[in-house]
Amino acid sequence: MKDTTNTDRVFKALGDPTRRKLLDLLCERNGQTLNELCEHLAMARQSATQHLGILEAANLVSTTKRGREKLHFINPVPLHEVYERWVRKFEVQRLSLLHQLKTELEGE
Amino acid sequence: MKDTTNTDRVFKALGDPTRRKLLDLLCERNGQTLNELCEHLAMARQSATQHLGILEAANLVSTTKRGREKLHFINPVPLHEVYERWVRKFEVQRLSLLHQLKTELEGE
DNA sequence: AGAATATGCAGGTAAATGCCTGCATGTAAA
DNA sequence: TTTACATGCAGGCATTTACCTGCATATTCT
Repeated sequence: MKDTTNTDRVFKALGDPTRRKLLDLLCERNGQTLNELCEHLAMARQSATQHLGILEAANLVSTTKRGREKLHFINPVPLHEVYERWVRKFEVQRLSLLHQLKTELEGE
Repeated sequence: MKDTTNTDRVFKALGDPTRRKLLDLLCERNGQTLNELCEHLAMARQSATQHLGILEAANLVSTTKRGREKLHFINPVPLHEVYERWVRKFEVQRLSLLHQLKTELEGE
């Protein structure tokens, strides 16, 4: 395995629709068990486990055991960091484009 | 090929570090040619072309031809949409966590 | 026109990815 | 304690991915 940065892991994790769905499910109700999450996915439990493992490696999900069950909790911090450190700077471009468009429209 | 949504394509495109670097490069200076972009990557020109194709398919980059050159421009709109429609809702979680932490600290 | 430059297009390949099945383990309920 | 349930672990397999090389095309410069 290559040495991957945190940012790398987060973006990689978000690159899969199943994993985004898992985050969506946890956003609706936090602390769900593996089985509960599986009910909403069209795949084997073991596959879901792998996806959750990737989310956990990216620090987007953390877990605890309660008896024989495993509870999953969402961690929004890495998402926020990625936004702050990476996505935000493209906002500058976007706003300048909007400004440009606006002044062009006014010139007509 | 499967039917992929726009959101899908954007996240998939962002999942690769080379493609994020390309966006970074275009953010620094918009409208660069293929060759200019290649100079900053450690791979064959043809590989970079493929990455740019994926960014274009995700509508994150648009291009024009100027003579024999191809100019690449960044399009920040899809990034903003993804943020608004997807990332933002996790902010609610994050802020509530912060609030929770704050009140717990105050209780000590 | 001929040479140099910028890019396009088409396979080919090793590794990563996403999914599966089968079986093992640990915990709770009867 | 036996049985059912929730999850863990390992290996296999088809597809996708990210890279490559080789050659074709189009534009500019001499």
